[in-house]
Amino acid sequence: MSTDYKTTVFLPKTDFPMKAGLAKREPETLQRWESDGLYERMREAGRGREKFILHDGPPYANGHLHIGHALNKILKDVIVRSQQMLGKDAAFVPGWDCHGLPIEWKIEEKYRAEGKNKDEVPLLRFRQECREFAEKWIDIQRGEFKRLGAVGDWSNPYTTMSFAAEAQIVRELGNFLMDGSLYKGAKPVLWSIVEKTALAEAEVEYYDHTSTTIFVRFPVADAPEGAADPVDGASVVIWTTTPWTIPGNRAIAFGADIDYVVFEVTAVTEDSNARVGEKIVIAEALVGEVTQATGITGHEISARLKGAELEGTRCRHPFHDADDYYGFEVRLFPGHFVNVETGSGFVHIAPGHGQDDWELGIAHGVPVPDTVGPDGLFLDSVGLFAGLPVMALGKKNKPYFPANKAVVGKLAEAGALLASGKLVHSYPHSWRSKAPLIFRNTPQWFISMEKTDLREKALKAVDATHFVPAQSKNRLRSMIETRPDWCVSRQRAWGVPITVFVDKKSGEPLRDQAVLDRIIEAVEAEGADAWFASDPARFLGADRGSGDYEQVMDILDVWFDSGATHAFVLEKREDLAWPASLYLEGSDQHRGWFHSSLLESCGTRGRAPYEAVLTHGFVMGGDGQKMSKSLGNIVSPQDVVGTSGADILRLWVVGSDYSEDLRVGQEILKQHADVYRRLRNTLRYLLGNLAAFEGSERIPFEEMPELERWVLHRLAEMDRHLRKSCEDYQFHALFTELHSFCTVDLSAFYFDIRKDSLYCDRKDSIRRRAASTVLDILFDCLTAWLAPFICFTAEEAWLARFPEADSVHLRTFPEVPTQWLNDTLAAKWSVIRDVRRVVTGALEIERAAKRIGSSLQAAPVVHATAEQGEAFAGYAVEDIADLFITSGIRFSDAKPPADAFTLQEVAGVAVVPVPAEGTKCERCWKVLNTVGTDAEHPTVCPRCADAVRYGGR
RNA sequence: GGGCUCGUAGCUCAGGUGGCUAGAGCGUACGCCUGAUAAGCGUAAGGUCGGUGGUUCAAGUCCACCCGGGCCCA
Repeated sequence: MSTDYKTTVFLPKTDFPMKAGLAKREPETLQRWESDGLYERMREAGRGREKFILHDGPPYANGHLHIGHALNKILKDVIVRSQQMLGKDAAFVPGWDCHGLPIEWKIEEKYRAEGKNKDEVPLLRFRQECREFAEKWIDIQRGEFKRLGAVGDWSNPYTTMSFAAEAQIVRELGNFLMDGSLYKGAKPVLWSIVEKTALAEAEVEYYDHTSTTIFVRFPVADAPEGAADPVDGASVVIWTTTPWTIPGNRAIAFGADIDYVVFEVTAVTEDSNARVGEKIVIAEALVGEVTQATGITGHEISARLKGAELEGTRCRHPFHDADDYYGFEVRLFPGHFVNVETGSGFVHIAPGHGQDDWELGIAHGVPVPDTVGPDGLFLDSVGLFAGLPVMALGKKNKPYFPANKAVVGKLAEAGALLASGKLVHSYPHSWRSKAPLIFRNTPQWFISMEKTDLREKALKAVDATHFVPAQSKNRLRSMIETRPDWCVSRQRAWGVPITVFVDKKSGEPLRDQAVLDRIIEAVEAEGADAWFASDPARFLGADRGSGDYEQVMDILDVWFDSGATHAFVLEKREDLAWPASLYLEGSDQHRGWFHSSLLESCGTRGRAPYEAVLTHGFVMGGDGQKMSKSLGNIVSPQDVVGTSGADILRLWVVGSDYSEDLRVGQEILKQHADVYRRLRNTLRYLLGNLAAFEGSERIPFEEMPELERWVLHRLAEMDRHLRKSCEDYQFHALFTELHSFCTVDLSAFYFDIRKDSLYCDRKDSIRRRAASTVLDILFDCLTAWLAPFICFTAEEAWLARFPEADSVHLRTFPEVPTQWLNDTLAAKWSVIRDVRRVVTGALEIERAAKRIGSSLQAAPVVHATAEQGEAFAGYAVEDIADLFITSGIRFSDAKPPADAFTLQEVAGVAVVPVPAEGTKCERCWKVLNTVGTDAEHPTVCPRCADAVRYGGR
């Protein structure tokens, strides 16, 4: 008649399933949060607390989210949630970037598919379609973002295309207009002669093209002062693939570190343009190439010099003597883009015909000449070539460059041509007409970096900003230091217009606040369309004649839009504040949003719109390569969420080091799913053991065994680390520690040891009640600590225990008594765990030899030093055996036998495994001599007999 | 080509100012338990610290160059 003691054991009991089923469960949780108004309730909970404002950088409303979006928004969400739980009021207002080329492009594409040209569509209708396109994608992306678990005011997001935003953008630009930093200038852009329009880089296709190459002499007019100069009387030789740009030449670039030579020509081939006796300057590395191309068969090097020594040299334009137009001097400047791969080691600089050229020219005060009109003809002012087409369409519409032939001819005439040839290379073409493009100087609007000391203000603002990680400060700083004036105009349709009138007589922009105010008022009411739809008189007012002004039809660089979000979001919304506590984006935004927001805000408000900037790296495939279809390493957030769940993706985010590029792939996701299971099971175990726990069973700290106090000590350490990590936005180390706390400290140590007590002790025993109390505290802490990370699972666990309670996300991190922190205790328990490790090791040998299975079959003898023994002083033998999960334990002062088990890492401890004597208790499975001493329950130990009699279910 | 940046076990990460046989967790293999069970416990194997050269008594840690990634420019 054996009793089934299993029914008397307090086994864990819970409905919280081991298998999460997140893909199905998460959407249900989201629905409940939404219907309960969780975000609004979080705002109520935070009312009056210190504000923490993470200002959302707007994603572009175009296409489904990719994994980079997911990383960004999850990271933001983790920060927002953790700040809220740290006791702040962390509102989050998501936003979208709506204007700009990619959307415009999509709409254009649609028209092209219908066989229509964009220009045939009325502007306002075209803009309306762009707006609707953006709206559609905002809705789709909103759903995808919400699915990741991101909390925020999703019903009232901001967009850059709302009328209020457009009006504020106009107002902001107005500030730059009024203070004089907005000016009309010029800059080379890629230009299609066929379509008579500027093209954006995205509209350019590169094909092979055969160019005419030329080597041209630029005679040195004036060598730098000082020693008898080696370049005196020589010619600097340039090489170019665009002869037609020679009339636009205004300077020459050299490489400061490149080695150059001056040589005298001593022999030439019959058909060579080179002359015996002339002196030539080129890069030493290219002597072979140049002499071959120019037919120079003999030369004598007369000097060698570094590029830097050429600084200050002045040349004459090859057409200097042919036409007065070319009377200017051509100076030499260092250019970082010069190389010795091909050519002569000198690059001819035509500031109106190239980006590098323009920047170098601007940097050295070289004027940027207008040489070619919109129709591709040389302007009348250009000497020798006035009216000549740069490019034209020949037979069968085949494009060719008449100007090249003309220029080469004139160069030969002027005696400046050293050689010419052909080169097939990749060259930009229009995506539409497929015709080759040229760089052409065009009028553009700029915001000056200097007129109102914008550069200096921005640099100061960078210094005053906290950067995470710290290195990113340098990156932004050096960009601001070297950037040219901000070109804010685009010859486009979908955006906020540059709401400026230009005085036809003076060419100056009209600076009149009253006019501006009328424009702003109209945009506020009707959107930016008002600028295009209205008669200019509406804005100019009665006292100005519309005939005297030209209305600018360019639109604003979209970076100006998003750079102004701080003005129309942070400043305008009650729930937010200016400046933001934090901007958080990928590292590409040093050039983008961080940059434009800084300039916009410094220009209008004199400081950065943020206190701190956090940058994260880019997401790579599992192989560390950029994700691409051809590599087959793309991971989409929709797939991960749909199969594994958002919490897995969130765990990946906090488990990765965002300060560098991060990787994601199937193996990595599987690893995080494993981590997730461990965390989930920890919560499940707590729930199971707390199912019958009542508050009245709780016992005070002072009455707890040291093991419990040690757990609380660890908890206090974790709490300290958690708060610090959240304040510093450093999650991945915290994540590692949380995980190893659950694994190493709880599951493998504390839970394993206390299983016996929780399952078998009398319900009212101090030891069991203390353990339950600690489990209760652990549950309280872990659900809160994990809530910012795995927001769905934390909620599920929390509500599994307290179905009537408020959401876990309305809590703050629990206060942890400093009393729990006890380093002396921790040191002592470190010794105990060391000894335990040796015992465990000794038992493993026994297990391998099949002498034991369960550790409860052993009662080892431990030989330890006096110091180590000290750690166990004051403990009952049974309690120590509990720590080792053995049925007995004996400490011995005797010298350990030679074959005792030892571990190298734990000096002084030797363990002799001894089988436990006695009978296995049918209830607690310990092997004890005392089993059988209780007449009523002869197959169990006295502790169990007592527990069974007491009952307590 | 230029600026910034990264490269430690299969994976995610630790390794202040150079100093013992380079650590952790996960995964893997093997074993145990069968009262957390598609769970729990334990043990073990796994690293030319991207490569080469240099500085030094001593380098994953400092320097140079190279290779391979990444972001931004050109």
